Amino acid sequence: MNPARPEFVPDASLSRAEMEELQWDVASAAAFTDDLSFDPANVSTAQSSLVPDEERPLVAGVDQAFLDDYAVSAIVVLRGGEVVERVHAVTELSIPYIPGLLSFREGGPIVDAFAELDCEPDLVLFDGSGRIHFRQAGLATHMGVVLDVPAIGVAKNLLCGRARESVGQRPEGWRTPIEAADGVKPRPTDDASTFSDTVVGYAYQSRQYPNSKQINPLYVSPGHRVSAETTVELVERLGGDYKLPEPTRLADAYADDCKREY
DNA sequence: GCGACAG
DNA sequence: ATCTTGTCGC
Repeated sequence: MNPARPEFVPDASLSRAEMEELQWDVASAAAFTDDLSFDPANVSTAQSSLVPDEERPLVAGVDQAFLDDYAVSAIVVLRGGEVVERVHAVTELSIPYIPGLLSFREGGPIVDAFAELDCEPDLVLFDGSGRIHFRQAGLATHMGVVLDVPAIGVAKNLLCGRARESVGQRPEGWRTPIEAADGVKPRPTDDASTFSDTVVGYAYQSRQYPNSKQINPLYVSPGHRVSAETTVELVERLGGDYKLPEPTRLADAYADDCKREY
């Protein structure tokens, strides 16, 4: 699978100001409304289903592991609970991690991995933010727009924005909206006067153990071609026995495996 | 100027 | 993200 929008492929040689400028263009090209090829109700990680295969979407999880100046980017594609394709790429890194510019560090390597992928996923989960980003152009948004594929951002920490309710001691399945507040800036096309109330994602308590240490929620947000509400629904449906959704967890494990083998 | 900040 | 054993709890 190759970029549908080559002009937006993250270029690590740009200046910081140019990177931020490109992010505004990416954000303007992004759609934070549902434009999916499948019915979210047909999504699950169950091995068997009454739903015919043609109606069960291919869902990809993307994650990376690092070794010195190299990134190992892994992609695992699932149909229900079955792995249908798995690829990885090793790429030399060129820029350090800078909050807000993560996609310029990790985006190139991720595009390299997608070039190895034969199938075309109907949905891709990325490890990081989507619309929950200063310029509404987090990793999931940037990659979603570049590949023009429905994309979701799954982060373990909140980059910016504000949870409507406090996020401690919550039961499994609980969620609360993340509002733009004063951290997520409006695009030129957004209504600046009401934008701070915009729901740019959700905090979602995917797991909780009764008598054990408190588990932090996930922070999920639309990357491209999916709404905030559908984003949480999909992450919920893709959940398994662990904190991270299955596609992401499997990509995480696969990236680690590839790293050990160099 | 100060604080905050995905992976 | 990464460096890393044992250990507390179900």
